[in-house]
Amino acid sequence: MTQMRTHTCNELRLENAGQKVKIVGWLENVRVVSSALAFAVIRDFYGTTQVVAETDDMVRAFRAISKESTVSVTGTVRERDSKNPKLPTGDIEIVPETVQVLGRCQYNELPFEINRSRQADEAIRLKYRYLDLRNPEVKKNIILRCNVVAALRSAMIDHGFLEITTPILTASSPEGARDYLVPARKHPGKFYALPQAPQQFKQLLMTSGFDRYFQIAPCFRDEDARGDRSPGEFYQLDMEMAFAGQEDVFAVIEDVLPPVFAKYGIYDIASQPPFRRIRYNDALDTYGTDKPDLRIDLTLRDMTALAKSTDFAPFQEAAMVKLVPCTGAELTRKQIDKLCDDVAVQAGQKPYWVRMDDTGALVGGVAKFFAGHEDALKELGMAPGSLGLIAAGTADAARKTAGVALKMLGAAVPGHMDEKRYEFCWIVDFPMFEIGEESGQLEFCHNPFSMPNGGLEILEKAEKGEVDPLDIYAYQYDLVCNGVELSSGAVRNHDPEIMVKAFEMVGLGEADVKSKFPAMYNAFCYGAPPHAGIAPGVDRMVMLLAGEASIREIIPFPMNKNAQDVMMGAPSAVEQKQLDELHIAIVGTEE
RNA sequence: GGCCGGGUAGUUCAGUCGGUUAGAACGCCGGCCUGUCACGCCGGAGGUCGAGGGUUCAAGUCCCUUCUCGGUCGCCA
Repeated sequence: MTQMRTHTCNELRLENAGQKVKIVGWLENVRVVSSALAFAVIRDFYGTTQVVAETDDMVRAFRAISKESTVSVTGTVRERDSKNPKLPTGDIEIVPETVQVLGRCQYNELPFEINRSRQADEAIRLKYRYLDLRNPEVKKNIILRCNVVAALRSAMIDHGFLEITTPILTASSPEGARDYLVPARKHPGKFYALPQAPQQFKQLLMTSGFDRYFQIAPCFRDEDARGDRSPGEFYQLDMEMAFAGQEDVFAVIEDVLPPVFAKYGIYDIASQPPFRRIRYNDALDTYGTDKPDLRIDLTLRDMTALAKSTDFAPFQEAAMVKLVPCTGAELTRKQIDKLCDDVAVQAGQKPYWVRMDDTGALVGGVAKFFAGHEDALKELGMAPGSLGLIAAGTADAARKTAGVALKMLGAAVPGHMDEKRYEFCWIVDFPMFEIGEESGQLEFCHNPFSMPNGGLEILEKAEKGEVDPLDIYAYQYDLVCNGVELSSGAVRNHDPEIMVKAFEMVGLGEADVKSKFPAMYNAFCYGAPPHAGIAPGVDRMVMLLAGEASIREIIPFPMNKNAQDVMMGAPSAVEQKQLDELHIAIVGTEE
């Protein structure tokens, strides 16, 4: 038998009984029953197979091998006396003739138990990620990721898209996030930047006449991490279509994503097209967020007028007061306080609360300020036996706090969340401009690549003062699923004249357009097609499909919160010679 | 950068009001066990209580500083 193996560890069945076989894998466990009987479990990528040692010598041989060593076992397949219906290979076992160590595990004690690694401290898991990934439960998410990427790629190709790779070493671009910079050895003092997204390249491809482009694109942004945001790098299903608008992009995404979600997700049900569309401003008013979780059936109610008629000072000072009425919230006083505290952690301010008891009387919290207003509250959705959380403040603060309250009530109170499904929606009609918090000046609300709804004409009207710039909307859209922002996209501004006009609105001009997007501006001057695109985040998609709360569970080799790879030791100091070549001098270091 | 929570055996954790020799489970080592499959039973080893300082007769426990991990907000079009 010269092959490395004849079967994998998930292959042998009852019909293989009697065959001489060779398997290889990691020695997962040895259960010693007596000096002349032991059961060894061999694990490979595909599964596990039991080997039974029935002689003193063979038991000794297996006991001498440290667990997690790789071994090769030759022997004969035999039907088990006592079968294990929980295992695919549970009907058989291998009676070994030889066992050979291929790669010895030198340690008796591992940093964690392989099959329980998910319970171990994350820092240790990441340091020993190669061991963590031996755990089938951990490995499973990486396999899912591969399958999802393959399915997305295949669906995009079926829709006529070409996968085109774009440069990783490129120029710093004004996408909004902090760039990762790479010093240019041949050009002292100058730097490449890693792309925050292939945004400009894909638009240039459109200008070159490629009709449909996509890429499973690595993107790099030097911003702080979150549970659903890995520091440094992530992947997008980046796509762009020429001679196309918003509806064309929606149609492709609505065709590509639901089958992938239905097939690979932990939930069987995914929204069918067309996905619900919610205007950005409506989303904020109704859900208090631009990424609503439509599985929750609660909505915000505006109670500003009613609240201002009470004697409660904070309400009178507030620009906006929002109510989240929730029936069936049979929470204790303590639970309500806890809920409000949790809201405060995420929203930055604590909501007020009021309860309507079964008789329709208001009790608890700020109830006394609403005495006599029972009917008005009922009209806003309060019913006997319901809890209302109230957020007051600036419009932004009230909506945000109420939005967080809505999400938490939906999760905490039974009956308000149909959890086991994927609910997609499009957030559309984003404002083009906003008043910057720091500057107090008009700024781009999202990015300057988007086409204003109304084109050149509306910008000119705004210039003349006939239209409030804040009432100009962009063909800009987000794809949201279960409260997770999956993607941003837009109909691009392909007209240099409109680009310049848009820049003039925010106090910039042609010179700025040319200096910020030189290639794109020049290219558009040679005849550009109207085009639109989007870029769903692959990592977040896989997270949703796997049902994981941490993005690190679906990345093969994730960095920690502080953007360090503790396994590889990145980032690290480098040789002085390397720095010299790059014309870099270090002026300050970490302690 | 702000706020919140954590750091005790290889791992996950408990540790009461500050009080005797810091415990449990799993893992590891040794022994017993002829059908285990989370094998079982008996025994054993294993601790800078993240680090430094302070209060105290006495600190894992209280105070200060600091490092570190996670969550969250800022940030991320």
